[in-house]
Amino acid sequence: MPIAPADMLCFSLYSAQHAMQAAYKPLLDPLGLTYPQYLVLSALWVLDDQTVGALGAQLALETNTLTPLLKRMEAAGLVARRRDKVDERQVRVTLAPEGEALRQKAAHVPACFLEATGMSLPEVMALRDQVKTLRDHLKLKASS
Amino acid sequence: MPIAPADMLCFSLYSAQHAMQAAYKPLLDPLGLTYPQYLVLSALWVLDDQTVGALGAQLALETNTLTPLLKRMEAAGLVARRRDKVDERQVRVTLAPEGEALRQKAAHVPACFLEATGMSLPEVMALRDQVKTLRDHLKLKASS
DNA sequence: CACGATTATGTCGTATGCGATATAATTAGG
DNA sequence: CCTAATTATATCGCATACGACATAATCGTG
Repeated sequence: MPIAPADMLCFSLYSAQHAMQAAYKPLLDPLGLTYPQYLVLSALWVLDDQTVGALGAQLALETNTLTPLLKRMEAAGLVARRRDKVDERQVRVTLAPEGEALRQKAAHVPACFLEATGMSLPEVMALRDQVKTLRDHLKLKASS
Repeated sequence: MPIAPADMLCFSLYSAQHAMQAAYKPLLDPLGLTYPQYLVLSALWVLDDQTVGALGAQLALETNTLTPLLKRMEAAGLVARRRDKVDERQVRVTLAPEGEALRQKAAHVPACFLEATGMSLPEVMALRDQVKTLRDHLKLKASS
């Protein structure tokens, strides 16, 4: 007997992720950002001047996704990309003025998203950790 | 102080969904299916002969996503698409022989995915319901 | 130091997703 | 019954994602 999508854990993740991006849209559209672009900036706001590979490791994205993404962000004046002087293979990504300015303009986003979840902060953190545990299990299986 | 992606609930969802699709890949590749195609077939295995709109409601996808998806599935011999005789606006989607045959060939997929989660069935169901609750909260905010 | 292996990024093709818009069929109101 | 509004799909453009492959720089070893 087949299982309906609505009853699957995978589909709850799939649809919740879509709903999450939809919830971010009214917050990010005024800033001219997409959700993945917001993630890249969030990573750079914590630690500026990272290589493409380091960003990919944090965001679990391959360079074939990141390179075009970063090029669009560079064209929008959000970040700068330049080759590392010491190791010319690496490309270092830094915040451009516009990306730096958005740090303030986006300061309200986390609280607004928390509000949209309809959950308390402890509940959100607990669910986050459960989902992270699931993710890490799934990744382990993929590598084995 | 900015929040790192790794600490965000949204990023745990985002990355867990990617990990989930990666975990499905070795299960679905041999069947020649993508994950969204598997969802469509799962819906049809429960109830055959549904309209594009009904599938979209179940899977939370717009017709601008579903129409090309269903056309690819039709080209692959998985489903058939025909206009409803009574209401010519609607397109009814039914299982084609190949899509019907995959019902058996994909019978092992749910158990294999459950195994990949590293969680027990009750744990999976509990997490599914928590994620569904979050999704429904986020959707409510979007519509209000 | 030469040279094959490794590493870091980039390109190309394909499949989603979605906003905005188009089109055809049905319904509703006067 | 006739036309405006609504409904159901479809098309177009753009931004992810990722597998497969390409390229350039660095490293390791004899």
